[in-house]
Amino acid sequence: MLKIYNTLTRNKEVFQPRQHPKVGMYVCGMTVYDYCHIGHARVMVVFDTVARYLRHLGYELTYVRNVTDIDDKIIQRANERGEAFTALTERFIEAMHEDERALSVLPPDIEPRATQSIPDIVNMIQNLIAKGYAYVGSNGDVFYAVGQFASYGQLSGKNIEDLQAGERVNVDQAKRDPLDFVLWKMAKPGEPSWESPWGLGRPGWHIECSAMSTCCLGNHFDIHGGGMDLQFPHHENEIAQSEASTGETFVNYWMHNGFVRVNEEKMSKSLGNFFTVREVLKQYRPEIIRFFILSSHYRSPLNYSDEQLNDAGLALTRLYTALRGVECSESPLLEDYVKRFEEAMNDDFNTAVALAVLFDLARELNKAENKLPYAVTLKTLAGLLGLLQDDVEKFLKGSASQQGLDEEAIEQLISERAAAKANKQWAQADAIRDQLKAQGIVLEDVAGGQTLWRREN
RNA sequence: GGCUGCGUAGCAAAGUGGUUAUGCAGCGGCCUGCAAAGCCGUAUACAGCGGUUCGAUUCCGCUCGCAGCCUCCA
Repeated sequence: MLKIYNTLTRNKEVFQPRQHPKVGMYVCGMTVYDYCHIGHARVMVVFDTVARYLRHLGYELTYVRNVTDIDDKIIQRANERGEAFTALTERFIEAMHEDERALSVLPPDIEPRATQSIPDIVNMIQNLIAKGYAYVGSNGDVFYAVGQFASYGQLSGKNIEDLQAGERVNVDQAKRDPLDFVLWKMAKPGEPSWESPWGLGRPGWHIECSAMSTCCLGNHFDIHGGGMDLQFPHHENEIAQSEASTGETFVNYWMHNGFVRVNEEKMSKSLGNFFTVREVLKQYRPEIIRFFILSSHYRSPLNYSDEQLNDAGLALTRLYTALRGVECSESPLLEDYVKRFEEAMNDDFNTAVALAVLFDLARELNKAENKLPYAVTLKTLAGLLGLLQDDVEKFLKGSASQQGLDEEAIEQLISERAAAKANKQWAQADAIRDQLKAQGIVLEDVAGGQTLWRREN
């Protein structure tokens, strides 16, 4: 029985889809004006894992993850570079898809873009104005009247009085209330714009997600996810917009993943302390990054450091090593392990415990006479996490840099060593082994006189 | 200031009102020409102070420390 921690109630709740077995899940995706960093990778990997597991449980999932391809920062960045904003966003959407594929993140079923959803956005704003939840401000922008929405603040646990007391943003004079937020922003000369009943302009950030999610999944759907920082105000505003517009409950389960940190500080674009996925991929293989992300619970903070990535690489190597030399043909799964794995995942997607089950399985596999059922179970369960699907030899012999000795040279040295060993010239054999070791190649003499090799990460 | 959440062994990370998490590193052993890998054994914990309890790392309170949101951010 799957339980999900629901930010709305601050409790783990038994997951019950609205229309079993169908499940709708919407995740707030990227604003595409730069490369994805490891924080973005965490969102992609976490919700990819959620999606995989929901499907494993037999749910018919529709997974929607949007792309924000118009906003102030995109316009600014495109201007700085003297290019059309669409050229900028196309480039970074492609880069995002590359990163996604590298991390074994399966694409969402629908990937709507804000700029392709303008009619839906305009409709929703019109609806909100008609119902008295929105108004045109003195500068022509359209605003949402937060005071009209009675349960505002429920998701983030805030109340309007506290928010006003803590107000420290420059108050936009065009608003009736400082908490009101923009739904439609009038274009300045030269800015990208779309037709609307209020004139040429562009959508505010929050409204696009309300429009795209309800269009793709219906007014009321099951799961909405995103990073912790979106809880307020973004998701709070989404609820206010959607529920005011449709008159229905918006979302049943809200999921928020924790941050990636660097030196105990949130990794973010504004702090500038981020590592992009493609930078990190120069040093670590993609599966190691995925393992690193899944090694802690999705709601916990995740500290980024070389030491942690190195550990992840060693741990993953242990799992691949266990599978080495086992032909994975058909075999029934070992139910005990499947059960333990599912219990872990059913507990709010506890991937850390699920991985511990894989290590227990690996130990038994290493001991077992008949390795097949263990190997098949290990590979199958790991597959639900998007792990251990690479060819074993390819993983063990590969590296991030693809530099160093080529395989032919390594094999050559191994045969020279074998000859030395055959003549009991141990010093010479060991010298060759040390030479390879110095270049990151580890040898393993196995039963039967064969020598296997692998690259250290 | 308001609101969240966290503080577990050398490092990382789960979890639990009484019994082995797990990975890496350490120590002892087995295996090996020696290694590597693997296996077996083993040490090091639950921020501090009170309270509830037969018993608390686990529940409650306080203190200290850290992070996040309250502003664009995954």
